[in-house]
Amino acid sequence: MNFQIHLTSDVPIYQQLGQQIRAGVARGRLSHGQQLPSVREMSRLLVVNPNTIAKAYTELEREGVLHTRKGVGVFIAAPSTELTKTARKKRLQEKVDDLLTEAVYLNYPLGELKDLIETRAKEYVWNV
Amino acid sequence: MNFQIHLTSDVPIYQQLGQQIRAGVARGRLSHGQQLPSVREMSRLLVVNPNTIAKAYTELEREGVLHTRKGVGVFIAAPSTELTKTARKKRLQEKVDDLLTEAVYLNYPLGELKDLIETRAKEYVWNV
Amino acid sequence: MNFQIHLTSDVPIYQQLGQQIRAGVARGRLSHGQQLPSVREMSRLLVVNPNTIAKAYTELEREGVLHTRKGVGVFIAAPSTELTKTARKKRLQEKVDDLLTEAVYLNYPLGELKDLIETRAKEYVWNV
Amino acid sequence: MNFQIHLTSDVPIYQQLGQQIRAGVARGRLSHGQQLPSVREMSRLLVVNPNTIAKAYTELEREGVLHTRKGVGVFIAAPSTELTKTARKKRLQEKVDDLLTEAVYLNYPLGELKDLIETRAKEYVWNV
DNA sequence: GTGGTCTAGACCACC
DNA sequence: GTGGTCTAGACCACG
Repeated sequence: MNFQIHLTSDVPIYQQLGQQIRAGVARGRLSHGQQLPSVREMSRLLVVNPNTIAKAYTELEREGVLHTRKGVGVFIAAPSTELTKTARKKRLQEKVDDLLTEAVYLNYPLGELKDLIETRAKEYVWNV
Repeated sequence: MNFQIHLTSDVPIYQQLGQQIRAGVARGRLSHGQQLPSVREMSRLLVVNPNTIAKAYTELEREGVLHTRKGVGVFIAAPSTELTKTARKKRLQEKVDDLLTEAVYLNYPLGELKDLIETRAKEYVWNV
Repeated sequence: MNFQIHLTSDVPIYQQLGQQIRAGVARGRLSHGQQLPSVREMSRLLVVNPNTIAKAYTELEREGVLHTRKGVGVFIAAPSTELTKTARKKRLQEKVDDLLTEAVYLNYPLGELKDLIETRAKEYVWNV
Repeated sequence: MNFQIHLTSDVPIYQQLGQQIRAGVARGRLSHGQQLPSVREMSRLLVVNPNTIAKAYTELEREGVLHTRKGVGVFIAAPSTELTKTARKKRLQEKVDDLLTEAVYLNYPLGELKDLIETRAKEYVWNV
């Protein structure tokens, strides 16, 4: 799997990497037991400070997405118990509200917003 | 209208307030010409330093959401959209992608996401 | 490029700095990708509180003139115009009226004013 | 002569009035010896706090544009010695540079800027 | 009373 | 090292 970092983005590098690994797991491109590049290796691949890679890995390990075996390497962890439907809905609703606020503020018609979502959704892999 | 600040959140206070005011306008709870609590009053209400309130107000003023009159107070500005269609679409697409990534990660079906958007959209005031 | 602050001026320090950076970009003395002195360094150079420098930088960042990368520094952003033609014309017309009022008040002939504009315009980099 | 105050403008009221009186003098609509409405009268006409009117008058008196005769009223003063050509040019150049910076930044063609100036200039009365 | 500017200094996030 | 956030408190401009 390929990872891409945008240095100009205002999203911190370690979060970009974390998000891409999470997305990879969610889309089935990274699966349980698969090994990730080591901190140093990933650092060379992305041309990013090793500390930054380590920070991303640490965060993902804390979340239960990754599992580090000392002296061996970094691996994708077993899928954890999922959030309840209600919890997931609540988390999404915040982002939905944020999107709608921006759309109204920009005077962007709801119909066109739906079209935009429809179009972009094709870029994603929906398992459900 | 009520405002609420979560001091534990990692979203800066001034952005929390800004987002709540923007959302209030988008939902029609705050409308053109209406006066907001003064910097000092809002500072007392939220138990936050006046400078922090001023920072939120200044940002919204630059965005065209608010209008301040020195020595008088702060008011909701008349709506206006000076951005080109392309710029507005670009700005929304970022938020759409953000939303879709989260939905995929949470294994939330696209159909249900659309329903959620449909439902929430009724809370907002669409001029177009 | 040199920056100079007049403490006696009634124009706020952060606006003086902002205007000088904008002018530097418009005249091609500062160009895309170039790094500016850090907040602390500029603070030492101009003998001004770091917060005041940060305020200038933040404003320019929101305008799209600068781009800041946390932990790295502040850079001149890629040029972009997201405003509609109408909005841009409106913004310029205000400044034109301001100029004409002053010229009339000073009894400065329109012909000579045009000459002055013509001459000064050569200092700027026109992409269109 | 009529005076008009825009309460929504970000230019202070006392400056708006001052500017209009100066412009009136520059355009010959107000001339030496002519009486202006008293502070109280002007306050009623413009629906503005008397202190604000007084502040405008005081500033104009300091500049030598007005002359107050206690218990009698406020009058347009005799035309003062004018600034030298060089001084006037220097003052205008600042505004010209400001305008050009904004035009370049907005990617507004020089030709169209000149057209805009030409068009707006017709609204003004040039004595020279 | 209102908002705006500036300073001083603390603490955090990022690389 | 970099920039970002927040507080505290002073002083000014405006009506």
